[in-house]
Amino acid sequence: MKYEKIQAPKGVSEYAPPLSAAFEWVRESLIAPAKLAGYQLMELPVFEDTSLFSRGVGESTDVVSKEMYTFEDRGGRSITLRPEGTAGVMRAVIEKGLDRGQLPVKVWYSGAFFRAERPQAGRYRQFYQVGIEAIGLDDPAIDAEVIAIADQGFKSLGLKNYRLEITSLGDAQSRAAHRVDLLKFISKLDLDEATATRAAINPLRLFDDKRPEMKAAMAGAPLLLDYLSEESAENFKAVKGYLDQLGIQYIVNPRMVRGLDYYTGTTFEFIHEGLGAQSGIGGGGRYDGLMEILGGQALSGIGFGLGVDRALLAAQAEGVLVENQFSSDLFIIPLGESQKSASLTIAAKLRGAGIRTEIAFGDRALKGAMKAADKSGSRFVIVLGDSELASGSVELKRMSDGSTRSVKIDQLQSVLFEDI
RNA sequence: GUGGGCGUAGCUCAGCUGGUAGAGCACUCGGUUGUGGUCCGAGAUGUCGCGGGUUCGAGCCCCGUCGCUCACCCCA
Repeated sequence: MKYEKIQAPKGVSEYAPPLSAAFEWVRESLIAPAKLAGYQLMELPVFEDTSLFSRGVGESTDVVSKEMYTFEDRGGRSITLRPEGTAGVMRAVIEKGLDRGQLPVKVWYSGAFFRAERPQAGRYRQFYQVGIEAIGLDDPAIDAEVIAIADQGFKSLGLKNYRLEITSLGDAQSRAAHRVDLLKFISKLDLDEATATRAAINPLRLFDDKRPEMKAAMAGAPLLLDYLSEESAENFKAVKGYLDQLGIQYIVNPRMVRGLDYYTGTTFEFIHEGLGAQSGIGGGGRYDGLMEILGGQALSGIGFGLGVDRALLAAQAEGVLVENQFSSDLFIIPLGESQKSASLTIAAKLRGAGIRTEIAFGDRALKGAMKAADKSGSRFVIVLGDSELASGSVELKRMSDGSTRSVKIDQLQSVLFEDI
């Protein structure tokens, strides 16, 4: 009876050895600067009540209107696999009452996110992001810090060929003023139905249209950056000043539109050339009304999400991935049943002392076991046979030069410590 | 959702104008007793993505379908 193979669902990103080590390195490197800055872990469910995203992320976004994995659970509730991280963090902060404590609330997260799109290079249906949120503080300095933390993450991977684009979406007053003129401008355009619908919900979204005819049509559109209130303009200027001071290069892109509706004020994107069509490796911004519309206090926040999969692709494209494969310190080759049993005890003890130890299982011939030891990259090998068990000492072989020395089994630990 | 490219061994691929499958790498074993890397030898592994059609005969041609991939849209 032959069974059919079962494949992974379409478009998921997954990492098996040896690439998984690189993935882990990228993920941990990206979030390390946030931990150093006092952000604490928020571990959240991957599924949420659907209305969290429809209300929080925005009905006009593609993410909500056509890319969500939504299903009904056994209790008849509408559930959605999280397409992004911020809304879930807000929900949890409100639910746990963290916003009632000391502000800002500074948290980080890491995990899988889901969007039902056609897969493509760097775009998956299940993908990985790390992110941070700083909630409850309106200060351009924290905007700059959040951007700097993201930038530091990418820099720590050794990435160079990326750029940071920033803009400001202003406060409610700025957007209202701009919206009037923008709608006036748009009303003169000849839009197809889908675009008109999107424009009606969020006219800014038209700046996001990549079609040449739309780009041309929008070329003369009024820019939000020119409508910033005095306060918003001051804020944006301050953010830029802090970034200058930190030596972080950026490009002001007044036409930038984020894919999620909740952004206000400072917004930013990190873009890497060399990934193919999907060039965004991270982005984020401030969100003034989000917490309130999710039923919490009217606190502002700022955060980012960084694409782990894309950062890994970027690191590969730039050739900065470090070889990071596991290799053990000691490889034990037992030659019989009682030796195998003894090697389990020896290995357990050594591992308890932090020495990376592997055992050649499977009763292979010695030559084959030595080959396996060699390929594993282990630094030392011992062969455990009758005479070794009887005498209590083994020949400790250093694989790099083939040299051996006689060592008592109960002294392996201290000898290996000196040599590692 | 729309379009292009591609599906042959674990991997990378070859396979002529149709004549019922191959290489390299990897893997296992061996090259006299219990010591790796090199070398030599041997071996295992494929419903040629799947279904149908044309044909005496299909990996190759035709249709369909599924999958992968790249791009559009959009985004991390």
